Amino acid sequence: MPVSDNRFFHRRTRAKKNVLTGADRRGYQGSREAMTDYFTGVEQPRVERAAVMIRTMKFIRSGEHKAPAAGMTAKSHALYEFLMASARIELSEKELFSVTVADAKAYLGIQHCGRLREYVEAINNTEVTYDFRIKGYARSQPVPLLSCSFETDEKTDEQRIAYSMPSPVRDVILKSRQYAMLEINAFRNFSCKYTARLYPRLALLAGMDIRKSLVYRPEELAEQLGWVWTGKFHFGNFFNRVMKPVLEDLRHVYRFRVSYDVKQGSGRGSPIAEIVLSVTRATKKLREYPKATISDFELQFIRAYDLHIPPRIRPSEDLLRHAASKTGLEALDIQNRWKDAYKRIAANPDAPIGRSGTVTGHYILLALAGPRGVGEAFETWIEDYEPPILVAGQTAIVDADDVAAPVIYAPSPRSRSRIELAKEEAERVLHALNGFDPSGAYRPKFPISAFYFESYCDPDIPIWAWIDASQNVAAALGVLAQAELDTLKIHLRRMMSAIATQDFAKVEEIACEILSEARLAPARPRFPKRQGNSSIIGNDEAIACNSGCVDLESADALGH
DNA sequence: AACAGCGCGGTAACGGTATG
DNA sequence: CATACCGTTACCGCGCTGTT
Repeated sequence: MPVSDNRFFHRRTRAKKNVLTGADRRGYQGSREAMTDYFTGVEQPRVERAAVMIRTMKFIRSGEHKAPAAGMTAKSHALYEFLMASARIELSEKELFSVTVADAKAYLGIQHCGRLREYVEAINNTEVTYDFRIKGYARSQPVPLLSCSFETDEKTDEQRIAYSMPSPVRDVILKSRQYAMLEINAFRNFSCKYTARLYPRLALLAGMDIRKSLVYRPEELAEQLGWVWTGKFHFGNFFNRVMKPVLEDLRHVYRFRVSYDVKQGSGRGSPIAEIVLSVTRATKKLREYPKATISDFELQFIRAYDLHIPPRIRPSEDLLRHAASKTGLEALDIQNRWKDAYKRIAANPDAPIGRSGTVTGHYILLALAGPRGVGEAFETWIEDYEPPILVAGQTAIVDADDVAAPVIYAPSPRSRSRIELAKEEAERVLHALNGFDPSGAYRPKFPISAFYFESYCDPDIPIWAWIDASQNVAAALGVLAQAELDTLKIHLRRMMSAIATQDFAKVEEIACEILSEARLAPARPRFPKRQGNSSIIGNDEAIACNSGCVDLESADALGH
C-alpha cells in the first residue's frame, strides 16, 4: 500500500493559525449537573485533559509526609478532578474558580464537611512537576496541584470552595492541541488511589486512532504511579496491591476496556520483565461527533419535510447534523431514512434492525416512550445503523397517534439522601414494569423488556447500593437474573414497591423468599446492619493470573 | 541465588452513628 | 451544624515458602 494513502502519516502544518487549541474548545461534554446529580449522570460527562499534563505530571512531595502524594487518596484525587472539570468550563474567562460545598459533597457522595476539608488539605499540600516547554516555566519547578480555600458567600450564606490553578497549567490547557477525554464520574467510583493516576494515560491511548500497547518494566510503571517501596522491588506486592485493584476499578470506565499481559524475562526465579497494557478504542456518542455543516438550500428541504413528520418522532436539526458527520451521509438523506425506518418499526417492531441484528424495533419504541423521547430513539437507531436496500413501492402508513407520548420526569433536586434516591428510582422501575404508559398504549414485548429488567438484577447498580443491599438481596438478584421473565417481573415489582414505600425489612423478606424458592439457604437476616463488601457478584474471574481482560461494560448501571 | 507468591499484622483513611 | 467515636476498608512493611 502506498504510504500516501494512509492518512495517519499526513502531517499537519505546524503553527497554523486555524488549528484548534484548548481555548477554542469547551473542553467539557455533557451537562454540568451530570457531575452532581445521579439521574442526569447516566450520560457520563467527559472533560479533557491536556496530553502533556498526563504524560509529564509527577508527584513530588506532600506536606510533612515523606512519600510523594501521600495524602492523595482515591477520594481526594476525585475531588481534584471535580475541581479541574468545573474550572474547565469557564477556564478561558476566569483565573479564580469556585464550587459550592454542597456540589462537591454531592459529587463525592459524602455527608461530612470534615472529610471534605481533609481532601482539600491534601490537594493544597501536594506538589507536582510538569515538563512544560513554555516561557517562564522552569521544567523542574514544583507547583501546587491547586490552591484551595473555603469561603462563605455573604449574600446567600452558602459555603464554597474557591480555588485557582498554577498559571502555567492554565496556559497549557488553553494552548493544548492534544488531549484525552476523561469520564469525570468514573473518578468518584474509584476505590484505589492508583487508578486515578493510570486512567488518564489509558484514556489518552484509547482516544487515538493507532493504539500501540503501553509496555512498562514493572518498576517503571510503579514509579509512574507513585507507588513507593522499601528495599528491593517486589513484583508480587506491586501486582496484587496496585495493578489488581486498579484493573478492577477501571470497570467504572464506560468508554473503553483494558487488557493486560505480563511477559517473563530470562534468568533465575522467573522474573517479570514487562507489563503490557492495551485498550480498546473509546466509543463515541452521537452528540460527540461535530455538527456537519448543511447548506441553506438543504436546510430548506429539511424544514419543509419536517412538516410531514409527527413532532414526537422528529429528530432535531442538530441531531441530523451530528448523524451526518458520523455516517458521511447528507442530513436530508438521513432524515428520509429515519422516517422510512420508523415506518418499518411501527409496522413490525419484532423485526431486527441495524447492523448487529440484535436490536429490534422494540428498542427504538422503548426509547421513544422513555424520558428522552425521540433524541434517544434516533441515537439508538443511528448507533447501529445499516443502510437498507430500498425496495420500490414499499410503503407503510404512519399514524401519528400510535406511539405513546414520552413520559417526562421532573428534574431531580440536589443533595437528596440515598433513601430518597432509591425511592425515586424504584418508582421509575415500577413505571417501566407497568409498560411506561399508564394508559397502556405501548407495552414493550419480550426481547426488549427482558433486556431492560434483567439489568436491574445487577447488585452493583446504585439502587441496591443506596438501600445498602444485604448478601441475601444480592444472592436473590442473582437467582432472579436466571429466572423466567414473568417470575423476574413479579419479584422485581414486589421489591421495588417495598423500596418505594421505604419498607426495607420487606425487601429482605422477599429476598429470603426468593432464595428459599430456589432452595438456597438464606444467610441470617442482616438488615439493617451493613455487611461490608457484599454486593459484587461474578467479578472474581475478571482478573486472571497471567493475563486477562476486565469487562468495563458489564458495569453499565441502569442500562437504558 | 534471585525471584514471585502469599499471608500476617500494623496504621491510616473511610463511612456511618451518636453526642454536644 | 460540628465533633467524637468506632467498625470497616485501603495501604504497606515484612518475612517465610516454593520455583527456576
